[in-house]
This record gives sequence, C-alpha cells and structure tokens, in this order.
Amino acid sequence: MTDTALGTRDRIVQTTSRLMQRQGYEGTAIKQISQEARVALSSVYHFFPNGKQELGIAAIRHADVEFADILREAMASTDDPAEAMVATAELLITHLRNSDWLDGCPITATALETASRIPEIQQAVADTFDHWRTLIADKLRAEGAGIAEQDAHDLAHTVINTLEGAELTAQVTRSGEPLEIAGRHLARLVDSYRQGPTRCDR
Amino acid sequence: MTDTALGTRDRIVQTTSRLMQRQGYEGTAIKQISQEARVALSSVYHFFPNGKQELGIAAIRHADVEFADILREAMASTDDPAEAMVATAELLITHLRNSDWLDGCPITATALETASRIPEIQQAVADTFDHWRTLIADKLRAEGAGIAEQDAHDLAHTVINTLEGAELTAQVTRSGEPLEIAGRHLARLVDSYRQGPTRCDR
DNA sequence: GTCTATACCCCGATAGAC
DNA sequence: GTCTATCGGGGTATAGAC
Repeated sequence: MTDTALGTRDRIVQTTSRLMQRQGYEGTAIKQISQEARVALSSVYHFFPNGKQELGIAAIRHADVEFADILREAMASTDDPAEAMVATAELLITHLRNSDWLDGCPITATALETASRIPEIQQAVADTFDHWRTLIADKLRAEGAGIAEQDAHDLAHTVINTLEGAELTAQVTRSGEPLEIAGRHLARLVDSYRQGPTRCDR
Repeated sequence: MTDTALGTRDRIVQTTSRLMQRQGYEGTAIKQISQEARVALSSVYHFFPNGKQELGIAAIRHADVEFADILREAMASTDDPAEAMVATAELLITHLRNSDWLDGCPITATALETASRIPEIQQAVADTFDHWRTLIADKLRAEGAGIAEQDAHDLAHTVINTLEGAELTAQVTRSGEPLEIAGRHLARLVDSYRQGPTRCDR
C-alpha cells in the first residue's frame, strides 16, 4: 500500500482516500494531499481540474472498490452466512487495530460533513453503501442459506448499518468489543431468519 | 428551539451544536457560529477563552443531554423493551424528516473528524455514547423485561450502534427505510434474549 | 506534467476602546 | 460583555516558465 510504483493520479486518489478516512473532507487540505503523495500541487489540479469536490468523489469511488474487496474476502471465508458476519466483524477489528484505531469506514466522515452541502458527494456515498449492501445481500440469498428474498434484503441493510455503527464506537473507545458484540448479534439475527423445521419464528 | 430568550452563552453552545451536527467540526467556523447565534465574535472568546476546542466539547455535552431526553422519552413510551426499539427508530425518523434529513446524530461527524487529532473531544464523545448506552441498558434490565444482566449490556451496545448506522444511511438516502428495518430487527433481537418457557435458544 | 510563485479569501485568535 | 479592527497563517485555486 502507499506504493511508490503507482501512477501519479492513482497516488493522489489513494492518499486523498486515506486522509479523508481519518480527517474527513473539510479536515483534509489539498496541500497536505500533494505533500503526502509526493506530488506537485499543480499536478493535483492537472488531474482534477474541478478541484477538491471532484477529488473527493474520486476518493470515495476508490474507497468503494477497496472496501468491497475486503467484504468479498470475508464473505468467501465461510459457507455459513451467520459465520460470515462474525468473520467480517473480526476483519474490521484487525484493520482497526493495525492502524492504531484510525482506519474505520473510509467515507462516513466525508458523508456526514457534506450531506447538507454537496449533493454530488452525497450521491457517491449512497452509491457506495448500495454496492456494499448488495455484496451482503448476495451472500444471504445464496442457495443453501435458506433465507427468503425479502428477508435477505432487509438483513443486508442492518448488517451494513450495525457494522458501521459498531466500527464508529470501536474507534472512539479504541476497543474491539463493540464489533465483537455486533458480529455475534448479527449472526444470531441472520440465523433467526433461516427457514427450516428446527427454527421457531417470532 | 433556537430561542431568543436564552442567555448568550447558551445560544452560542446551542448554535455550535446544531452546526457541528450538520457540518462537522472542521466545517463549522466560529464566525458562522457568532453570526447565526447573533453574538459578537469576541463574545464567543469571552465565554470560551480556550477557543474552538473548548467550544466543541461544550457542544458535545449539550448534545449529550439533549439527545438523552429524546431517548428517555422513547424508552418511557412503552413497557415492552422490544416495542421501545421500534418507537425509538420511529422517533429518529420523525426528527430526520422534520429537518429535511439534516439532523442526524449530533456528534458523529465531529467524532470521526477529530478522532485522530484531538483526544479531549474523543473522550467527550466516548462519555456521551456511554451515557446513551446506559439509558438503553437500564430499560433492558428493568424487572419484567426478562433479560439477563450480561445480555442487556451487550444488547445496549448493538442497539446504539445499529441506530447510529441506520440513521447515517437514512440521512444519505433521504429515506426512513433503514431506520424502520433497524427498529424491527432490534425488536426481534431483544425478544430473542427474553427468558421464558416459550422461547427457544440459539 | 511538473516546477515556483502568488492571488485572494477565510480561518482562529487577539487587542484595545467603550 | 460587546464593539471594531487586525494579525498571522493556511485554505483553494491559478499563472506561466520549463
């Protein structure tokens, strides 16, 4: 990561994404981006003529595919969808711990700061959440999981949202506990929707 | 709200809290605060000699007690703890809708922006989440709820975290659906921990 | 595409009169 | 406690040589 072999444009986007993850949109200056990416300030404007807003959107799209890879890895680690929830939570804990609790969701801070002012960024955030949610829903809908279509859709919402909130709390308290609990609860919730003779409905 | 009969200091804190809720910490300028609160810039520094950081912490503490009132109202609306989850989600939807989807969690944006840089603010955020979580846990532990001590503690974590994430998604998508789903799922989860002869365990 | 230099503005914070 | 004025710095963005 932060590879020197990357092209200039990619290095700018990657650096922006990481800085906005930790400091948000308003808290990240273009000068800081150019310095940490070891790129001339004018190069940033060369690749992103529309300035910070365009750069912010590119950073969100970058974070989108990057985190989608992590999510896919967690989903592929087990056949059981409930177990996959625990695995995802543990993966997030590992990433957080390895970054001294700094690298949480890469787009949440930016999303909240700009929600009231920059609709283009809000749209990019909405697209990203939708993408991640689809990856979860696909896993829950897989044959053998035994979860109805509508249930899978709703569950995917709560899975993403619970992980999102638990990751925030984990960051603030510098503890993996919120995510551990979230993983267990999500597994239990997913299991409760599996169709079969041994389950009892609510 | 935004009452003219408030003292100068209170008006500053309240305005700061609302602006940081919508724009985050870095996105909110002290000049904007003084203007919207109809207060001289020097008055802000008169009441908060340590500047923006001190003001930010005061705004978080203000948001703490303000949202705790909302939470208590929702908890008191029904005896059944599972129903209380649905009621809370609906209350959040109402607040969001009434503010054109702008007023979500008042401290999340500030928390994320400053997590890597201002430990004092991070501490105030942690205290606030802890306070809110206690309000939930107390409801779940109430006699008649039939939830074990340890389960109530864990559930309170996930309740806060799920609502937090669902509110974020609701803001971004300008839709109450994520919170509606969250309310239903949390109710189901809480119910699954109630002790009694008719429940089956996982 | 990258360099240096800079315009222009707003930021947080302070000074001193009243 | 509130007023006006201002300082020093850093923000976004641009110009023009190379």
